[in-house]
Parts: sequence; C-alpha cells; structure tokens
Amino acid sequence: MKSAAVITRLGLMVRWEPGTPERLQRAALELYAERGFEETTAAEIAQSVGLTERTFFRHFSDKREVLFHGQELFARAFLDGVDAVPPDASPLEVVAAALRAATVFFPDERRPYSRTRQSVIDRNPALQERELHKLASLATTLAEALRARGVTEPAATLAAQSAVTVFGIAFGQWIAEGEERSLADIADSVLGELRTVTAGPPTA
Amino acid sequence: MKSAAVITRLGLMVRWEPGTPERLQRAALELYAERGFEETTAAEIAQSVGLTERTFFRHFSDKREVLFHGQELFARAFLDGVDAVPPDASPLEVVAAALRAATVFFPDERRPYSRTRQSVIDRNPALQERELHKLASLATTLAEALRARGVTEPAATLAAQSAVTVFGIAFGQWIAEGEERSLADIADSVLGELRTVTAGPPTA
DNA sequence: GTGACTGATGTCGGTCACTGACATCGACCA
DNA sequence: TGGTCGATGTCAGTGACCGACATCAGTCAC
Repeated sequence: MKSAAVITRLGLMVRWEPGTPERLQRAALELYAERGFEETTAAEIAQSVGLTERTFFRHFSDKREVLFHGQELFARAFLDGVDAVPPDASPLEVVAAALRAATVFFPDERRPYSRTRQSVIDRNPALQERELHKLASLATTLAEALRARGVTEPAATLAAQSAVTVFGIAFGQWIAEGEERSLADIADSVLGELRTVTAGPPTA
Repeated sequence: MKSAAVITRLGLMVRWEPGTPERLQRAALELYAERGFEETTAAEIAQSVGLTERTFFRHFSDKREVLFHGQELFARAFLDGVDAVPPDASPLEVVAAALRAATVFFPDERRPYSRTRQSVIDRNPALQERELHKLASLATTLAEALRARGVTEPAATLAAQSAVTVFGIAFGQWIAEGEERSLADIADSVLGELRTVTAGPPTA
C-alpha cells in the first residue's frame, strides 16, 4: 500500500481517492452488519477500502464512532426548531417545534438505511452505550438552548429530556416493520401521548 | 503472589481474604478518584489489594463495571414500588411510587460517597456511557413492569423513561453542593415540575 | 485418614483497540 | 527548482481483556 494514486472517473490523476471518511463509514456498516461489530476489526474495515488501520483511527476516534457521524447536523436541526418558535412559547411548544425540525433528517427514503444501522446497534451493547451518550449530549444541548430562552431548571432539562425521549420512541416506531407514517406524524402522536400520561389526577 | 493465605482478625487461617469484589470496588473508586479513570490500570487496582489483573477481570467484566454494581438491587427497589400500588393506579401514580421506593437506596449518610463516585463518573465519558446504559436498562425493565400491569405502548415506555429522567435530575440535585433535602423530597418536587411542564395549552 | 473434587486464584500467551513518532510522496506554491 | 503541506503508511508500544492450564487449601465420601 505504498501509493494509493488513483484515476478518477473524470480521468484525473489524484493522489488519494476522495471521500475517505464516507467510504470507511459505508464499509464499516456493511461489515458490522455482516459479521457483527465485535467480530470486525478496525484493520479489516480499513483494508476493505484500501487503507490502513492507522488511517481509520485518524478519521474516527474509535471503532464505534464510525457509526455516529453527522450528529452535529442533527443536533443543529433540533436547535433550529427551537429558534423558529416565538420567544413566549411554552417549553412544550418549543419541544414540539424542535421535534418537527429534527424529523426532516429522516425522510422516508432513509428508512431502509436507518433500519440496518439500528439493527447493528441493537445487537451490540457497546454501540448502544455510544448512542445513549449521543442522545444525552443532545438533551444537554437542548436544555442549554431552553435556558437561554429563559426557561429555568429543572424545567429546561425536563423538557429537553422529554424531547429526546419522545424522539427515541418515535424513531423506534418509524423503523418498525410495516410502519408507514412519517417520522413527523409519529413524533406528534407520541408527544400527545406524553401529555396524556403526565396529565391525570394530582398524586399524593 | 504464589499464595495469598492470610490470618484473619479471628486468628483463622484462610486461603483467601474474603470480600474480594468489595475490596476491589473500594480500591478502584479510590484510585479513579485520585489519578483519574484512564490513568489507572486494572493491574494497579488488583495489585493494590494483593491480587492480579486476571482476578480483577474474573470479578468484573470490565474496568468500568467495578463502579456499577448493585444496580440489580436498585432496580428491584423501583419494581417493588411499582408492585406496592393498587392495580387501577395511573401510570403516573406508579411512577411516583417507584420513585419513592427507589429513594430508600440513598439515605442522607450516603451523600458523601455518592458525591465522590459521581464526580469520578462526571470526569470520564466512558463511565458516563456506562451509567446511561444502566439507566436505560432500568427504564426498559420499568416499562416491562408497566406493560405487565396493562399499560399499553407507547405510554409504558414514556412513563418509564420519565421516571428515570426525574430520578436522574433529582439525584443530581441531591448531590449538589449545599443541598440538604432528602432525595425523596427532591424527586417529588421534580415530578411535580414535569407535570407542570407537560401541561400547558394544547399544541398545534 | 486418604484421595478425589472444588473453587478462587496465579501464570502465560495471545488478540485487538488505540497512540505517538517518524517517513513518504504527490500537489501546490513561491 | 525547491520547499511546504496534507493525507497516508510504517513501526513500536501500552493496556484491556480472554482462553487454557497450573496450583493448592478446604471439603467430603469412603
């Protein structure tokens, strides 16, 4: 693997094939899905796209991270939803807006991809841990945005966590076999359920 | 370390000093707190109590797990709270009961210990991931208990996740500098806040 | 009492995730 | 032409973890 010089489709001579991180991500998902996460070594992923293990770790901080990229944009979508709502909106209205904004990241065409990705994650605890951590970070970010709008604690964290919880449940349903509603519709309905559940008569 | 034979306080000759897992846990927390999690090797923990690395990994599946033991009892407490409530109670009442039951695991004397433990976790992402995963498992268990009582999805998962969220926020506050209320009182109040936040006027 | 058996531990060797230091070599720029 | 840069390769190392096997005090059947 001395030199990876390559001729592109346009006939241009390039030192390195472009899109290295994307190629690694595709290869990793494929291998994880085929053999399982633990049974796949970082070196194998790298080799499968003509690179070395060392290069893999230059692009991704660890073996799990290769499945969790683009979270920043996703979080940004949530935040955009927050900003798109009038300043006097209630926390719950903000949550609804954030949810609606986030769902644009998951158009129906993406369902098959999301399904295989999620099935890989569901089969490995280490990957679940990483996913949980990402969602928790998202909640933290959201809570901060809420606080910046004047929502006090613990309401801000409560609302933010609820948003993430609703999203998680909705996403799981969106992925489910036979489900055909859009993620936005499902999220709306789950949020409604949350309001129902937390309503009820006052507790002792 | 050929033979670890030891004379106990009662003068009995024993092959192995008893309470190995507990000794390892204490030593681990101490070292993690002193030097940090990453800067402490499993071998060091083991050696600090006169054992080998291999033995450490026989008692704990990994380096993080040594800080997360006893979760089963904790989860059981939640479940006991669930069972202690009449069958016609609303999901929210069940959640309140579970929360109240769980707080018995954290009497005020335990605050200092919980604080140092949490500060270790807060300083390391890998430990945060594990904690999140344990809490998520708890939520899953709780949701199952709710379903067993006839609560349907997604209400069951929503209620269970909310319980865990409330617990997490309350615990964080309980640990906070200067806080003196009991965990039960704080949890009650946070649950009340959740009801307030999710109430509000209907959303579009 | 003796020998088989058990259970907690030690020893050894190996795999793999991840890292730092340094070398390579086209591309690009002065 | 020469120098710098950026993405990569090479190499050697550390530490988490695991399987296989050895050890040896205690126990129990006989």
